[in-house]
This record gives sequence, C-alpha cells and structure tokens, in this order.
Amino acid sequence: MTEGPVDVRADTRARLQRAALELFTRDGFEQVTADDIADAAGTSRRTFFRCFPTKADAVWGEFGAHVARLDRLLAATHGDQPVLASICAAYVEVNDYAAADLPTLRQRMALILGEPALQAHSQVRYADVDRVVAGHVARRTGQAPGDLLPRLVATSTRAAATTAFEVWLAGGTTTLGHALHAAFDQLALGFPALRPPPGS
Amino acid sequence: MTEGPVDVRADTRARLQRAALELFTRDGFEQVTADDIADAAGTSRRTFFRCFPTKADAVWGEFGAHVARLDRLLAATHGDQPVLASICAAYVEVNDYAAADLPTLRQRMALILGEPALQAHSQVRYADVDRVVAGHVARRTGQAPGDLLPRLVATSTRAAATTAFEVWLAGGTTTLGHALHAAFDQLALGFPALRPPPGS
DNA sequence: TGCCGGGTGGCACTGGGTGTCACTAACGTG
DNA sequence: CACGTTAGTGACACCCAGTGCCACCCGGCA
Repeated sequence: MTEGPVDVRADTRARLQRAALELFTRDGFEQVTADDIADAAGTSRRTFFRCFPTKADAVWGEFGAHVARLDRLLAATHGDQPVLASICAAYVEVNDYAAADLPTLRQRMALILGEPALQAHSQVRYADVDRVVAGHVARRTGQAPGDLLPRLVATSTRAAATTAFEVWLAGGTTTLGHALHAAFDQLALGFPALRPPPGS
Repeated sequence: MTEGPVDVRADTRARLQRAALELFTRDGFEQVTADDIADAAGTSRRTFFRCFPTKADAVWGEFGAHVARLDRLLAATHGDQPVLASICAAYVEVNDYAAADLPTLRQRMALILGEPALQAHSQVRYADVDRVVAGHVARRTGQAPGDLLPRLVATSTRAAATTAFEVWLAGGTTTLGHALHAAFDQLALGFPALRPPPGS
C-alpha cells in the first residue's frame, strides 16, 4: 500500500513537492496557487490536495518520519547522560543531512523561516516535536508531560533548534551541527554569555 | 481619529470582539464564520474585515499596545540588573492584569493556546515580541539583533512565557506571575531541576 | 442649499479546501 | 474471456476567508 515496485501515488507526491518548492522559492508562497503547482507537476488541483492536506504541507517533506526518528533516538538514550545533552544529541543526529541534501534543506528552511504563512503553519508541525521531547523529559524526571518542566524544556530546546537553523541559514559560515551545539550550550548553562553584563 | 466623545468605529470593534470571543468559545474557531460574528454584533461581514484584518485577529485584543509597552519597559530597564531578570520583570508587569480582566484573559488564552488555527496565527504576533526582546538583548550585550544570543534569548524567554501561560491555564492553582517566575528561574539557572537526574 | 468625508453595506471575485461522482487501469477469479 | 474490485485520478459544485469597488447615509460646514 505504501510501498511496491511502482507506487504511483508516491511519484506524483514527489513531483508535486519538487514543483511546489521550486515555485514558492521563485515567486513567493502567497503568489503561487495550488493550480500553478498542479499544472507544473502535470496533474490536477484535486490530486494536489489529496497528497497534501494544505498548500503549506507541500514544503515539509517527510517531517512526520523525522519526528518519529527523534522519538526513537530519545527512547534509546542512556540515562547516564544529562537530559539536555541527550536532547541536543538527538536533535543533531536527526538534522545530520547528507551533503547532497543540504541545498534542498536550505530551500525548505528558507521558506519555512521566511514566509509568514509558513512560519505560522510551522507551529502546528512543531507541536508534535514538543510532545515527543516533553514525553522524554517526563520519563526521565518522573513528572507528568503536562508539568511545567517537561513543557518548558521541550519548547525552549525547540526554540534553540530553530534559532540555530536561522543563524545557520543567514550566516552560512557555520555548520548546522555547530550552531545547534552553540545554542544548546547557552541554554544548558543558563546563558553564561549574559552573566558579566555591566559589572565593570 | 483614535479617540473622541463617541468613536463609532471603536464601538463596533469592541462589539465584534466580544461576539467573536463568545462564539469561538462556545462553538470552536473553525465552526464560526465571519458572517456569524457580524450578525451577532449587529453589523456586516464587510465591516468585520475592516476592523480586523483576519478572523483570528479578533481574539487578540490590543496586543500591539502590549508589545509597545513591553518595549518601553525594557528600554527603561536599569543596567545593574541581569538581562534575564529585566526581561522576566517586564513580562510579569505586562501581564499583570486586574482581577476583573482575568476571566476574559483566560478565555482569550484558552482559545489561542487550544485552537490549532489560532496557535498557528500566534506565531506571527509573537514575532513582534521576539523582535523587541532581541533588540533589548542586543543593546545590552553590544551584539547585533540578528546574532545567535539575542535571538535565542528572545525565543526561549517567549517559550518560557507561553509555557507559564499554559500551566496557569491548565492548573488554575497558581498565579500567572508565579508561573512566569518559575519558568524564568528554570531558564536562567540552566534547568537546575534537571541536574540530579539518575545519579546515586 | 450643496459640498464634503468617514463609516458602512452590498456585490462580485480570487483562492484554499472539501465532498461527490464518473472514468480508467490494474488485478484477480469464475 | 467476462466479471467485480480497488486505487488513483479529474471534473464539478460548494463553503468560506479575504479584497476591491461602489453606492449610500449622515454629520459637519460654507
């Protein structure tokens, strides 16, 4: 059903995704209609909405699989490591793309972080990530996933990750992994770079 | 223009806002159409969209004024206070509502944090907050607003604030101010509650 | 009286998203 | 070979958010 020698559905889905990424980057998210994407992919508007529940979802690739992988990585974490270190390592590993995939990733993230409509939509997708991370923290600390600490760790580590993505995207000088580690270090140490503020 | 003895515009705006909050809470955000709100407020759909650029914006009250106030509070901050403490104090003061306004605030925040569509929209409004906070951190540390640290502090403090709101909303046992302080303390100290994880 | 100008309502239009139906190609099974 | 079955698709109609446009009404003002 999901696999097979020639999965027609997966093929049109991939074509639509490529066309969407291309057109969004070229003309901007709002300027491109679902009809435009369907035409560019050689199919119909109706099929587009059968492959992606939303115009915005065409940008997100296999994000659900990434979240599932993050979940598995966190579950396999050794308990002798600090919680934040485990989360950081899992984030880094999930975002360890092959060099050949980096251009597509840049394109994707530039859209997600740059286009207001996609920025808004991202909140919904990130909520899944937060649930996974909060669950892990809850397991490790014996608290409920709805308590302050698990929630807070989940949202602020995700904040660190997206900030690292922004810096990586804008600067271009650093590796994504480096940016992630830098952000997580600040977070884990309570922002040491903020400590010596005015004192002479 | 914005004020006067009888500002007709402001009155219909207030009526629309009340009607929207009421209907959204009762029937859910997606189920209520702009026509429903306009009818309930005794005006027309067209007028609704002249008062609020988006259906979602009817929930946000005078959010722009709050952001401006946050900006002023941060600008008036004394330099002898740690940066995070200044931000926490400013957040607490901006969210120091009169007891009479708390029910409306609960209603508003329950919608914003609960309805997926409003959750998504919130990202756009919060971006203004982040800009303000990042600017403050940049000023205090001498970095550029686009650098890692100012961005990271802005997004993670906002994460702390929204998490505090969630806990306040769900639990109902604590004050909003208490929840904010608890979240900021965790953040400022690098999550001390996470430190002694499995040891011993 | 006539000339404004702001707030309004009606109307038509674009575009995202959904439900429904008919068509087609692949795949058995008799 | 004829047969139902099923998945993928395209076409059409529909709802609703949001926008541009225009006509209207009403309070001021010369």
